[in-house]
Amino acid sequence: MSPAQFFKCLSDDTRLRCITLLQKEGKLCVCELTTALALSQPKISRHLASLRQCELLLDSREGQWVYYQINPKLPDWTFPLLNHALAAVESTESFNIDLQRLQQMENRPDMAICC
Amino acid sequence: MSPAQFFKCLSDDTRLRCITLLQKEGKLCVCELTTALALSQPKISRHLASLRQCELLLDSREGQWVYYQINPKLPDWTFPLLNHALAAVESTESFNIDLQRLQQMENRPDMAICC
DNA sequence: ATTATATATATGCTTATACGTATATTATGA
DNA sequence: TCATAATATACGTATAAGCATATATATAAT
Repeated sequence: MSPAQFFKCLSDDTRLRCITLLQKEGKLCVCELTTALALSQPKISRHLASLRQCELLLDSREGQWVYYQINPKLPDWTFPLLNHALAAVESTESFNIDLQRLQQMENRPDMAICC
Repeated sequence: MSPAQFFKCLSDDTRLRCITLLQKEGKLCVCELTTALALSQPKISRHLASLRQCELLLDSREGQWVYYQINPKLPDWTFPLLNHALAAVESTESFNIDLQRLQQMENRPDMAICC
């Protein structure tokens, strides 16, 4: 992945919100991202697919759910950029609303497993 | 400027090459960038105009020449990102070729002034 | 004044993005 | 096996990006 391609991944608001949420939370399934961002499932899914195709994200199916996470095998130069991207976004109101919707989500799949 | 808009500025190869060269060299005129990147003048000029419009770059005319530089009044969160973007790009061959073309350029306007 | 150089913009075109809606796929559970 | 939930993809469309070529503008030099 070239630097320009990497920045293109971050250049769309929906993708940036997914990436920074995943950066903060580690691993989230599509329905959690859909709830957190309050957007349509196909819209989220299409953006996740594009991030998966360029290998910025990894997906893993667990039963019904498909979890996404930042690919830990990205080139070294990407990680400081991802960290500063998160820092830049964390102070925005939009990001904190997304986080709040995620925390208030009912029937989160991980919850179902642990309870 | 929002984080996503900022990343969009960096998401095109031509723009990223201009931005990182300016980050390294401080101030360059359009003809220096055109030579360094070995691209057409209108192509460079249009990308610079878009970066000027979103206030990532500042321009200043000095006689015949128009100089561009990174806007020093960008939001704080942008600077570490710009620094890591430069670090990511500095190791690429393409960037070093651009630098080399710049250094080997004849009749650079700054040269004309100092000699 | 005229010419040359540097830069910016306009025009027409092609391609890429992003979206909503509908539908397909996969897994689970009754 | 049938219904349901989660996810992915297809299709049509609207808009934005990016490009090459041509041309306009601004400054400088003769």
